[in-house]
Amino acid sequence: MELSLKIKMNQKLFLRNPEETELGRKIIEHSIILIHKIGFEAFTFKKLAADINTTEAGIYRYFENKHLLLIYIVDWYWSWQEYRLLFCINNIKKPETKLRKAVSLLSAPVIDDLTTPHVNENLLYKIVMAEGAKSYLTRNITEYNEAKLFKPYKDFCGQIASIIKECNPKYKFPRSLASTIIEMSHSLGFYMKNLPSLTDFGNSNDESKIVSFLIDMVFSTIKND
Amino acid sequence: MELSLKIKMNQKLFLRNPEETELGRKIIEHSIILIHKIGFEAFTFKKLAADINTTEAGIYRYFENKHLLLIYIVDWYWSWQEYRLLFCINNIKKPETKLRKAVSLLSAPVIDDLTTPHVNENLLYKIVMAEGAKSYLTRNITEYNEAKLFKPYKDFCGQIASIIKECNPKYKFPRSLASTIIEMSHSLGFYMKNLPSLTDFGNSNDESKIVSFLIDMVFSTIKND
DNA sequence: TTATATTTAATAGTATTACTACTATTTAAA
DNA sequence: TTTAAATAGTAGTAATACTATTAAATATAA
Repeated sequence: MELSLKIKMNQKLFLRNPEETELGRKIIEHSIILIHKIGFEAFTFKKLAADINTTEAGIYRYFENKHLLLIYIVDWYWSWQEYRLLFCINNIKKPETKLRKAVSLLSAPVIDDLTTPHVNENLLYKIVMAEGAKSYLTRNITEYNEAKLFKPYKDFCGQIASIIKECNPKYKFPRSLASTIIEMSHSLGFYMKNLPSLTDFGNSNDESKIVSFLIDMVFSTIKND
Repeated sequence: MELSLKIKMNQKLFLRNPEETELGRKIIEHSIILIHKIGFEAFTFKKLAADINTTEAGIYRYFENKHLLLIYIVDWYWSWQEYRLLFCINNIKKPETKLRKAVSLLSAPVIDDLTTPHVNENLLYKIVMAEGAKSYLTRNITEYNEAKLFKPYKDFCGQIASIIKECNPKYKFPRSLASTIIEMSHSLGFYMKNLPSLTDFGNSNDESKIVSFLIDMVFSTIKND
């Protein structure tokens, strides 16, 4: 069986849909590789153009600027994670089991999903960890939010929140707790590698410890009523 | 009684100590005002120079680049918060009370501290909320970390962690829980204003709800053993 | 088929940014 | 008073983030 997964993206992210042309798909593929390699600050359309044998102006025909390209790939990531989440908790009855799986999914390093040929999810996961916050830490947040550019992240958060509610319908802060889990699963992964004294894990690179911490915190919090 | 508070900053943050000259203090004062006004991306030394009637090169004599200036003011903020924390929990015996006070201190919007004439803490608090993560989300993180540029944040985290340990010496993840409190007190404040559906507070601008959420989470977590 | 739109892409710009090197001036010491 | 040290200002440069213009390719209509 050969599958190919396609995620429908918000039209306002791009000028021309990158999924629809060979050049567009190359832009996505190589922007992930290049941002991972040199970081978002040093990343320019000129360097990307050189990598894929086109011109700077060629890329500007697809994306208005590099920040919107970042939001595009981060949005793609959260949409993909939501799909993964729904897939992996399907048919599971116990909400506690669902929540456990969700936390593991978020904290474990991701391996490349072969049903998406031009997206390397492993690199994308690292980009979201190291640069993801920059997608919403911008002066344009209100405008972008009104254009629904952060919907994939919010939807993912909503999924986790609804599982929390299933576990304990009386718990008062399901959305805040959901954002906490999502945010910290990535932040603690980043800290563990770069600022280990902000965690209790050394630089062990052992993500299962993040899972233990978060699971313990979440279940203590929602049980305590 | 007239006090003046002075925080000793890491020498590696600057080329010339901005605390020591009138121009230096103006750079700090107006960079806070300008970053708050136009955001860190649009902020340039040229614009800052125009605001304080000096030249671009004049500012480059104090700071190597704008990113190090951001780290400077963010470091200053965390040092100041640690001082505030120690001041406000002094003479308190019960670790639970200390922890409660710490969470409130972090989540409540800050008012200008008059013992620091050239720093507007209210604006600085908003900058740290909206741009703070950019100080460590950089390719230079390893180099900067080795130069101890993130020490104030780590120290603050260490203080919270030690209070958590006082509350429950057996709790396994005091540092991770401390970073979670610090990170989320700021993130949830930012979300509440800009992406309210990631919280349970609407855009009520009522920080006491963040305190309720965090206090409940923290005490559930450390009690549950 | 030919003429004419229309789309697509490459070239060559510009304003701004992020610096740096050099020159001039002031201040302090010998 | 001369000289050196510190400080500040001027004028650059390379790179960035775009944009406007022109050229080529393709599709459509007469």
